[in-house]
Amino acid sequence: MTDLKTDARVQRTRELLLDALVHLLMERGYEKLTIQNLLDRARVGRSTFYAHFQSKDELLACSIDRLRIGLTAQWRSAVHANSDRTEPLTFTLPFFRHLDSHRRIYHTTIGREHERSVELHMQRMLRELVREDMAQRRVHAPADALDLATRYVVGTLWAVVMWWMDGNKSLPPEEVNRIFQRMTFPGLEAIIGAESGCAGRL
Amino acid sequence: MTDLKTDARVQRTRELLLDALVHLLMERGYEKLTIQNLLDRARVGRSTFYAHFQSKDELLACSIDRLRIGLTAQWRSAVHANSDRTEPLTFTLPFFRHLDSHRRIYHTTIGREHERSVELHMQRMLRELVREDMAQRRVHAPADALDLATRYVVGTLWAVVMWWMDGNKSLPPEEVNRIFQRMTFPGLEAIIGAESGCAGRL
Amino acid sequence: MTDLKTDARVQRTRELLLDALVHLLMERGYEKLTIQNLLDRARVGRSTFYAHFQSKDELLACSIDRLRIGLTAQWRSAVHANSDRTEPLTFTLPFFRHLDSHRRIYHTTIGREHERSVELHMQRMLRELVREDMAQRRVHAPADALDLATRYVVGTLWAVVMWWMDGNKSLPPEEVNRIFQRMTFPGLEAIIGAESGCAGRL
Amino acid sequence: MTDLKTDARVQRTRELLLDALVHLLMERGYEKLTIQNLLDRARVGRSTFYAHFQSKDELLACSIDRLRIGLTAQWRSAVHANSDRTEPLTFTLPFFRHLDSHRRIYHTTIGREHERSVELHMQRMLRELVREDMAQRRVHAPADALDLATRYVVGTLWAVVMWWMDGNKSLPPEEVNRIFQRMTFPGLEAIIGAESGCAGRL
DNA sequence: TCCTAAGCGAGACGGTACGTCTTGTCTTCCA
DNA sequence: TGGAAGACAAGACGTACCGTCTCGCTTAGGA
Repeated sequence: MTDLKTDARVQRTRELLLDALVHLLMERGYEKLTIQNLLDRARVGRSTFYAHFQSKDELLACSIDRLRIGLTAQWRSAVHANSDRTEPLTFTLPFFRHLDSHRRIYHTTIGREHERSVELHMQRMLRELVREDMAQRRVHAPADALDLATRYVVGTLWAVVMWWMDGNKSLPPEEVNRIFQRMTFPGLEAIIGAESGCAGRL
Repeated sequence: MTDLKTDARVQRTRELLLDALVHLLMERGYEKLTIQNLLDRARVGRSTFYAHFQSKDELLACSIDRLRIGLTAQWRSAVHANSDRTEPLTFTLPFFRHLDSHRRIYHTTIGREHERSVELHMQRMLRELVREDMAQRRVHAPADALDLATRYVVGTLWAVVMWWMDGNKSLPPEEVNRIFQRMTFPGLEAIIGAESGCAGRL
Repeated sequence: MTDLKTDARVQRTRELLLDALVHLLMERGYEKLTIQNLLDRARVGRSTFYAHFQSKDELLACSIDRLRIGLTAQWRSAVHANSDRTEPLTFTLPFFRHLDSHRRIYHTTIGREHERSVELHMQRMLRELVREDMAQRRVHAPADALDLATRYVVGTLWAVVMWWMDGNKSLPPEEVNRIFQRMTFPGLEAIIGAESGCAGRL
Repeated sequence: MTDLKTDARVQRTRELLLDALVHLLMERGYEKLTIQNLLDRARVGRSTFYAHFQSKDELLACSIDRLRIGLTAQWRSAVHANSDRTEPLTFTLPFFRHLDSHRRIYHTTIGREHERSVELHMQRMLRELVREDMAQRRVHAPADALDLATRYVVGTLWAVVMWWMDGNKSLPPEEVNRIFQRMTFPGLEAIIGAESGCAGRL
């Protein structure tokens, strides 16, 4: 991959491809998605694609990174508006809302048998968000405990997501978020004692 | 696929392929594994493979099903020996022990970037075990709550597994099991109120 | 390329591809010919092609080798029938006849600007035939002189072919062969003194 | 392609490209030569190349045309100096001399398996020179005979070139020229009766 | 002197063919 | 007669060039 300059054309091509990805995710899911499909949809040449992205996977990663940026922005403003800055995992509500308003995409890419990549990338993103959240709230605990806590939160969050998305349950995001928090916080406290201050008693 | 008799040869061929799978999982992981690799290793013809299994994936499913049967057996005997039959999730200790004694396999197939299939099948298996456990302990709760609880337990369990396997942590299975239980039970109670009897107050 | 057994199917596939080549040579010439075109015409899979031939070029080489075998057969029987076994270059008449009866092919592949491969392979074949002819007639001369003589004959022969094929001249093969011999023999004698016995006075 | 003015820069760019061609012919041969290679070597932009030449092939043609002009000049002066203006094919000696002093180039571009383009263009050039020679010496013969004679001379000449260049034979150009003439003239006479005046008895 | 148009480099782009790879089917042979 | 061997069609992949194109920069010649 040559290092493309930040040309206007370059940005445009990237957008075309990212848009094409989103549409095709809905239509065919990720794994069945051919690079040729992307090219046809985005009206872009094969070599152009590989000049921008090393693989289909990198394109997906890029797409999910945008989501992460968006969520982070919403999260920041939410924290800002809120007087109580200590509430943990503020990003989950925007996240549930995002899922709710993009059900069409996630219906073809999450929880499906041969559709693992989207899950993979989303979980990676969630892990980052959790880590960031803990860092911001200055949670003090051994690295090991923090690591476990992070995995625990993402595991729980994902369990809720799968449950929510499965069978088209029509709960509102706020309600789901409440459920998530009620089931997650006690375990989280058991790991890092986030709220009680007695960190790290595994 | 012709319906194979339960011939001695038939069993032998299946064993050859399952063994080949296990060895190759260690060497190359699952996704990079070619059917041709399996054929070469098991010294079996291509059509023979397809006579026994529809796909690489079915072979893996079959292999993991064997594990499930083994775990269930250990679990049953453990419950039998134990007077207190109400303790939940008894199968997790045998499960952690299994992981501990097969680290070589799981190091190439779990938590790795492009290795999701083994995870996927193991999680499916774990989900079944959890459901079975709840059924045996006659946990009463709405189907919805049970479903969420199941996913929650597996999500948590998997978080612990990833954490344990990552970085070659040398904790003994018993200790890991204790950690798992301490962090899981409160949240579980929040969902189905397993221990307190007030089930299903989401 | 896997080493294909001499299966009946294998032979059939080779025939299909060789036939497809001949037809497409007429339609599109060699250089413009895509491997995909061959596959479509022969109704053969891509990997199958590469299992049999390393490249388009090897397929052509194979095709021309068949021609060589055919010419050699005719040539042998001609020499056999003929009492005068010392006449040189007996294979040229069958060669001119072959060209005459396959004008359609050679019109798109010989003397054309961007069509060099067929020429290349035919000249290589002719070089072999000339060498064989000299060996059979036990022409004695230094290796160097023999080499020059061979190149001279092929160069001359090819000049005649180009001249004959160019502009659809309708001379019969026998006449062309006579012209070729009349212009070639003196120079040939100058090189190796074929007829006069005083070989090699360059 | 815009019609470039005869600017100083324009000439310079053409020179750069022609020089790059010659160097790269020695290093990589013609067919393996990429346009990108030329651009890199000549330090010229892609679009600039296409502003000057339609293709790699046209660049080669241009390069060989320069050679033709050079040979023609030498040839003219040779004929001028020589009292006997009727000697045929006076240009061959300068030609052989040129080859001798540029062996490095021709070693990678002549007689090589997949290197036909240089041969092709040189033969076209030689054909022109032969035609010119005949025209100047006012050889009278039917167009058809002249055409055949031309092809014959070039074919023969090329056979000698290949033989000479092959295996690094160290004969001096003058000697090679003599060999060429001795083997070519009889056949030539057979076609157009150049020396005997009885032209065109095919 | 300034201005303006052409030559030019850089390189993004669409397009096409390539040779490789893997899958699942199908045929043939052999024990 | 059923399993082994392996040829096969299908088709996606990532790579390599090509010829076109759109940018700005520079540079020489006319105003």
